[in-house]
Amino acid sequence: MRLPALLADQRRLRRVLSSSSSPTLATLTRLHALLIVSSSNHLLASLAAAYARAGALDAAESTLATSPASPSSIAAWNALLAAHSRGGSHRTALRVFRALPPAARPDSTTFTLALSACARLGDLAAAESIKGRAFEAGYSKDVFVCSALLHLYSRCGAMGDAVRVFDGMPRRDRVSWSTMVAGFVSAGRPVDALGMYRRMREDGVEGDGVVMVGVIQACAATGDAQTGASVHGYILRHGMRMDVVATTSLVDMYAKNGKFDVARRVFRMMPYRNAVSWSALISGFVQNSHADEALDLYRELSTSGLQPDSGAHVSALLACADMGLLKLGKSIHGFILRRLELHCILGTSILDMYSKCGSLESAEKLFDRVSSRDLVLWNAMIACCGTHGRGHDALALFQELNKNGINPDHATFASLLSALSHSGLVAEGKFWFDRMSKEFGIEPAEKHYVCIVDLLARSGLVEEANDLLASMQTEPTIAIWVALLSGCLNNKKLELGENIAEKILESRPEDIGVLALVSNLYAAAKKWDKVREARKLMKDSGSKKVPGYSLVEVHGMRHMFVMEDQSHPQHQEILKMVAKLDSEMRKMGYVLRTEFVYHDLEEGVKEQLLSYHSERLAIAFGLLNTSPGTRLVIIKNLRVCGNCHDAIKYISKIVDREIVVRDAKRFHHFKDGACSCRDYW
DNA sequence: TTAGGGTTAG
Repeated sequence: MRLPALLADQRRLRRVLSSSSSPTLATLTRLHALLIVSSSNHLLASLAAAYARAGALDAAESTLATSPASPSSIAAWNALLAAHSRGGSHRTALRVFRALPPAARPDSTTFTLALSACARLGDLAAAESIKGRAFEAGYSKDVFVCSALLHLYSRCGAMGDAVRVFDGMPRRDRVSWSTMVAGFVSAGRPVDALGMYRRMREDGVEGDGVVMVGVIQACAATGDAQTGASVHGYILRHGMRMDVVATTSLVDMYAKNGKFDVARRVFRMMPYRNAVSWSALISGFVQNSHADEALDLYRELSTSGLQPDSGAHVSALLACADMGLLKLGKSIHGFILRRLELHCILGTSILDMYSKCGSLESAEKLFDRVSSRDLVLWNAMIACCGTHGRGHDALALFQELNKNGINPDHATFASLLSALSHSGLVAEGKFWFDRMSKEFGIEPAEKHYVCIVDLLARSGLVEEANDLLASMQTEPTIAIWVALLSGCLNNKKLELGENIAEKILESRPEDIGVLALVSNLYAAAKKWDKVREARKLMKDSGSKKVPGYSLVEVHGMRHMFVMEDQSHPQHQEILKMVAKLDSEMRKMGYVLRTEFVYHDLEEGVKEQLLSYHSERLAIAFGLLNTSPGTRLVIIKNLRVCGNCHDAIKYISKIVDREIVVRDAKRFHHFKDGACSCRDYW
């Protein structure tokens, strides 16, 4: 295109700027020079809009700022705002909005874009004044402005305000409805989300892929697989277009609801998958205790040519943590360091993996390396200290957190109280339990009461714990009574224990673990008829007692042991090792504690039952297959019994090894005939 | 010519 010709023909110039084809940046720059000469405001505004669409935002802004504003220039300002929001520069968009010259009167589009920027930033305060201006300008019923407000309020957790705006809208379209559906989902109100969807259909509005994402997420959250499947059926019958995002939400819903076959099928049939689709499927497996399958999928993803994203790594790390796969967890950590930036979610997952795999040192090292720590990361480190029996360290971290000006939350106090409890720091525990509401405004919830009851009971203060529960505003929940009951059992406060057991039985619990505890209490009190009653309830509840198992990682491979399982190729050697250790322990003064068998059995049988618990088999196997001095890490799905706890102390001395046992609640570090925890329970 | 959507940490 020859420039003199353009200058000569203003109409042609206008045509270039308004055509749907996008002129190149070089063309725009040349036009700019010519327009300054011809000084047409209208054309300058069009040029600025074209700059914005071409991504030259600075040029767009300076063009607008240097030419006189007019009502017609607002379209160009809108183009600039839209370009900033497309690029995720919401702060800049707001700055531009605030700097609008008075002559350029904002319209519906301007307000919509500005409010949308506030929504993305979660900035309610900034939004309020924009909303005021929009309403003054007569846009209070505008469907776009209102939808932007709906989005704003639901992102800021103000669903009440969203509902008010929604109810006042004279006209709603699919976007307004879907914003409400998604809003209720993220507010943790999936039932309301499904109700919204129903109302939308009654209103005669057809859903699309985006609406269905909200509906599907709601089904995932309620755990209602049937509704989920019927929604899926509806989508198929209506031939609804489902892109990769919508289909991923289906995969996620089926996986979360434990419908693995369907999840896999939907996933395999996707014409196009991305890293998020993979992550959704993998996390579904992990969350349903299928760590093995999750890791298989993670390996498949790693060799598929797609780069695993942080979501996939996080799920894989969780799987490693579940099964105590330290070697694999470490290699994932290495992979992440080489390729990704270590943000807080990843950092927390890695820290948690090290903690749960028994490697307290690596967890600490990681915590020190993360420069910008968020509250979740702090909480994870405090929890890590707590489960590893480092109550003083947990308390020091908590105080450091306060010094850093970060506000602790309910999870911080749960971890702190639990840490103090396991380390026998009673005075500190009582102090912080008291301060959490008075100083930090956090009302103790069920988990905090469980911790404080446990803390008191561990120090023998069962009556004080009982008094505390009596002073509660609301009736203690079963979980809280259970904490007190186990305190009674461990302190041999059988009379009080029987009262509490009675209370628990009245509420007819179906939890097999709770019933087992009740039954054990009655057994300790030698109330055999009551034992029978509790056992009958256990049988009636239909749930099977979870069999105890122990895992040990040897040379990067995981081995599983179950009591009385004879299938292991080294079974005979393992039995010999257990017996050999047993006789050496006895020489050193170890006495079998048959009180941990809550069955009415002969002593000889009780001894047999106690000596071959799965953790003892796993330790024997570990000793046989690793070189002297190697640390052993055992993972047990249930609690370690008091007898094994005693025995492992002796074993650590006899074989001169550090033995780390992770049970259902915490870690035990055995070394030189002692354990890191004060008492086993 | 503007408003809505997927996974993941304590």
